[in-house]
Amino acid sequence: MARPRTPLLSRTRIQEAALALVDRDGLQGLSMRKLAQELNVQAPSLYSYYRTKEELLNDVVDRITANIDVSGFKDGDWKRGLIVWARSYRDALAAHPNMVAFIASGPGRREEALRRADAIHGGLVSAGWPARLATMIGASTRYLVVGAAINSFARGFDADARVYQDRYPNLSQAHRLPELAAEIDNDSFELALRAFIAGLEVLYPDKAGAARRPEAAAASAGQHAKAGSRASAGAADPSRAPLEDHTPER
Amino acid sequence: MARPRTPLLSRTRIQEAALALVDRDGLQGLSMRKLAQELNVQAPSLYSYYRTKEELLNDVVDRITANIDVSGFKDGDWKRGLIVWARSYRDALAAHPNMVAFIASGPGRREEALRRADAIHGGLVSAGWPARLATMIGASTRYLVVGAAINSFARGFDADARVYQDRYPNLSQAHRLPELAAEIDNDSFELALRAFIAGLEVLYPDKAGAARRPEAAAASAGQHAKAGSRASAGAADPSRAPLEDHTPER
DNA sequence: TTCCCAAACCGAACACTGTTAGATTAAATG
DNA sequence: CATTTAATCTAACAGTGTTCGGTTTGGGAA
Repeated sequence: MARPRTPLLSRTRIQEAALALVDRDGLQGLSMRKLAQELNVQAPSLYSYYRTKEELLNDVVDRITANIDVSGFKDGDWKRGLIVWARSYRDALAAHPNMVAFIASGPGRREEALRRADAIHGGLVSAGWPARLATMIGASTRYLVVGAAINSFARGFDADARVYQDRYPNLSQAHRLPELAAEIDNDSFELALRAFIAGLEVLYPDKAGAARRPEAAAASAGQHAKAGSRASAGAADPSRAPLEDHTPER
Repeated sequence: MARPRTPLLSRTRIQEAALALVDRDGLQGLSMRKLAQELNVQAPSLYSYYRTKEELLNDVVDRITANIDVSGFKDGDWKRGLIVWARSYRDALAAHPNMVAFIASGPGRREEALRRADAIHGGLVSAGWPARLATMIGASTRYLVVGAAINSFARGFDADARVYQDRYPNLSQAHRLPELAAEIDNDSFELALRAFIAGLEVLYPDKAGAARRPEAAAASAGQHAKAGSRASAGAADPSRAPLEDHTPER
């Protein structure tokens, strides 16, 4: 069999088969040969469409994250925008748990993700947040979503079973532990998201002006334990420095 | 060469060499043969000490996370405890960025991690938090730390360079972008941590009693966008249900 | 001291991986 | 109809984690 009248493959078909295989057999279960077999083809044929396995997986990630909803910032309602975005982001990852490890494993291609980041940043800025804080809020929210996805979906649900079992002794039916774990994971994510947003309102009651400093907030956060260990790239200790110190843009 | 007078290897020596190799060449750069070569030994010899590569890597993770500080909960100061824990956790991951991808890739062994989880849970409970909320707060904080570590260390710093560059146009020296990225990552983590804790205080002003419900807080978090998509294991929608609804223990 | 066993290492090999080179065939193009 | 080009193939390479069986030796028992 050589060149067929109509191509057997296409990037889309390959993506779909790859995602299905990962969903079924896990990330480790995806090999180019197994993927080719699923498509009734030999492995090297795939390399006419993708130069590398990683390039293919990045497209799969794009496909997964394509429907993330960043439309909630419309009427200047940054809280709703953030919540809608974070939830739909998490939902997208939850739909394909076996892909989470890859998503976390390195910088993928940008492009679509960059456009979303711009939408979020723009939404926050037009709601009154200074640019630098907007960047940080976007990053923080991403931390939350990705961290929650990893701890909830990437790890098997049974992993933390002992924790829940020890902690909730009157839950006698061990077979319901996965359900309980999923419920706790979900509630934890919601708690983290809501507390984070509520905290933003407390720390920055007058977010419109970047001049004022939230002294009380910084004080309530306490000091770092080991002084000096918090050194980062810059000269000053950023954990102590007020967040608005250096305003890189005007 | 066969059996030497004194063993050439030991689990500790293997762990150290493996970690050094990962730090130097990345997670992909660690193979059993290269590791053996670093130890002046042949690859199969390693299997006398570790039955699998994954088992070895799990021990390396244990080694990395061994010094995480959970001592901050001592005087019932849960805020300090949480901050000290989260920062030392993040510091531990930051010290070995190439290991973060593995840590995120699945459930490792427990044991030591479980003891730490118990310390944290105990610290929160003895500070007045109900057990279920304590579990959720611990999980949320872990989300933050792991998410921040992945977005900051696992992905290369240059990944988000375009974002920062576009966003801070007056930063003309492109070579300082990695420093700026590290600084923003650090500040974002600190912001997330402080906002989360401040938000907890707002959402649960009377954490000592688990009876009262934070209606205002739940309302301020807004509604979910797509109704029905938030379905989890349980029957009811947990994002709407107050967090204290089902109290699995009394 | 001698005997023996188990400890500690090694060589060879298996099944698998991502990927490349080059051949083959058919479709598309002039 | 001739030629190029596109789609697939076979064969192979270098590398992976891991297992099997063998070789030598150190340490405890007779």
